[in-house]
Amino acid sequence: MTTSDEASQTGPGERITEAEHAVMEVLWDRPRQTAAEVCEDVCATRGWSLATVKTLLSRLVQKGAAAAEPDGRRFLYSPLIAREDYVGGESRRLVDRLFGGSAASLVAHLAETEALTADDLAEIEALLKELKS
Amino acid sequence: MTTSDEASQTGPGERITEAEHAVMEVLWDRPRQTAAEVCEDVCATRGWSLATVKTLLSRLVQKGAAAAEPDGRRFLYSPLIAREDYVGGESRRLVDRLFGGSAASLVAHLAETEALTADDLAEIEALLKELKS
DNA sequence: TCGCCATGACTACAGGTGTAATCACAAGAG
DNA sequence: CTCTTGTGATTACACCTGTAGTCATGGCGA
Repeated sequence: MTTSDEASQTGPGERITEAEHAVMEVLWDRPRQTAAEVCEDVCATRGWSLATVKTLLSRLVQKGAAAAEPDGRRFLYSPLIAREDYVGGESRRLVDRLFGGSAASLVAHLAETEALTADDLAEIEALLKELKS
Repeated sequence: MTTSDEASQTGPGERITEAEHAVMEVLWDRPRQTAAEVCEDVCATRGWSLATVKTLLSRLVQKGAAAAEPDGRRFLYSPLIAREDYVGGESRRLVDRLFGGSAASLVAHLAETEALTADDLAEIEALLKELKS
């Protein structure tokens, strides 16, 4: 179940784009927010208008990645797919595409290009110890 | 120089798309190929026509990711950016976007979601030993 | 009651991407 | 010398993405 299973991401296969992902992060951070609230979180940093956020939220709902729960006049938006699933899917895609599916190769690459600090290495080492127990 | 430096990818900042990447892989595998040769490698697997490959090659040249060396009537295409640079850039993007720039977090995630096989773990362990020496 | 405002739905639109057909043209076959 | 054929250049076009404006409508303050 490594390179195969495409539509595994909990929601329907629909891919989430980068802009949409930014919105998802806000929803993951705190579910049940209105469009305006989400905007407060991202509009500043990304230079977006409220309209943009609304569009992205709609698209996320369409894609089955977020839920819109009616609350009087407006909607409260919540994530429908778990962050872990998304992150896992994206990671796997990268590993499959660039490292022939070998996660170890990715780690090796990060290490070789010095993308890993000494702290990183220590952390990973600790992690490995834990995993082996 | 971790989260900052955008246009680091050797070639100009122009992003390489997934379809283009498939072509780059062929060029990395063996430089100085004609469009037809590249097609032989990818057209079957991706279900592309020669025309598609030509378009992608042109775009890669435009983006400064590949070079077209005239050879009589045709061109021999070669990669201009190193695979390592590309892979590194993509990996970094992922780590920055999904793991707050912490490569260790990525490894942790892979481990937790069991994306790492026992072999992977052993390999990584060996790697770490080597790095510490 | 009446108009304003917040809000989602719908529409817009430029630029990127995937995929390809068509055009022009030069080298080689006959 | 002419016709075919391989080749890059040009053009095409639908769909996706980022970004946003407009519209209709219902609730709320005056």
